[in-house]
Amino acid sequence: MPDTPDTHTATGLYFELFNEIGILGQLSRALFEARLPEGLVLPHFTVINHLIRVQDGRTPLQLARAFQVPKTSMTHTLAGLEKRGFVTMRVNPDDARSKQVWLTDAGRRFRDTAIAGIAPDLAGIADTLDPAEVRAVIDKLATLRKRMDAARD
Amino acid sequence: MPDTPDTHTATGLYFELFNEIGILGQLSRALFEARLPEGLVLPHFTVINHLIRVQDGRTPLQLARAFQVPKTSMTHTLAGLEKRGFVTMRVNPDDARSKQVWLTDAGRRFRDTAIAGIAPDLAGIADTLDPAEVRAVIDKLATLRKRMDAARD
DNA sequence: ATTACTTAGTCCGATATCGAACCATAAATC
DNA sequence: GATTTATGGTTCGATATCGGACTAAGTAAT
Repeated sequence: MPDTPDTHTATGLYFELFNEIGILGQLSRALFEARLPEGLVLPHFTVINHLIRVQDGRTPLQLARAFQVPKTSMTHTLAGLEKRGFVTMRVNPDDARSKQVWLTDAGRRFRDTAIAGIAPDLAGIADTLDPAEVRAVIDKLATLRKRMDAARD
Repeated sequence: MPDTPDTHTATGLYFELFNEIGILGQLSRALFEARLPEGLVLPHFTVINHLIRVQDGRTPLQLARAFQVPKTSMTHTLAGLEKRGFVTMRVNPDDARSKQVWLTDAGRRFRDTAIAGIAPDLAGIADTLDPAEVRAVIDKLATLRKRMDAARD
């Protein structure tokens, strides 16, 4: 039995996959945060970016689910964004328990400059895999993500 | 311009990839931590697991690099493991600045029971992608990881 | 309409995470 | 071999993260 672990069993494979995912998550986090202004952290950017991709006006809970973080964490992240004037929160007219998160102009500008700052780094590694491969990996990961999401009950 | 973002540019693809990785990292973290004993968190398990896969006796810095976390974070994680008696740390005989991390029997038992506890969850999703696909994804991610690791100077 | 029950969000206390500064030892330069 | 310079780890202070308990508002059941 060599130093290779149980990479032959199905679960062993997933262990390895999640390990790789964890390390890459760590690397990308460091990469992004190095370019973000002092005091801002990856989730801040990610949330803003999401609000642009998918319309803003999302509720905090929707955002928490989108990123699979506890809602308390999202409260905290949104508080940081609001303090910096990147988003404003208004009560949801359809449901008084709920709120809606709206981007401000400053928030949009922040996103643009952040992307401009990070793009060069990404460009530097963008030739590692060819686009079709990246596309394929994304799709497979998305399939797995949806499955796990559903299995979470 | 539909709701699709710049998924056509190379950097846009990587944005999407890292986003997917972040969410999956979050999901797997939650999955694992739900099965770990109170007070233990994913990095605790991951470090122990790593020490088994690759021999123990690693130095804290080697571990920090393996997972791409700051060394201060690793200090903290190792302190937690030591407090629980899962590892012991001795000075590196070859370099007095350095230490070596050794697994205890309790540490090995912890790993075994943790794996036993988590395996069923993994088994439940292990049919999402067929093993060959998982293998391929791991390899592509590993390629990217190595590249980013190297680019980190 | 009153009484469960559920859902959205926050507050709180306990870690976890991380950058900056620091100490000790090692390696490199002169 | 004394003086830089680099390396391995810890300490410290500031946030981030998260589970548990709570409040307020909606929904369902009667």
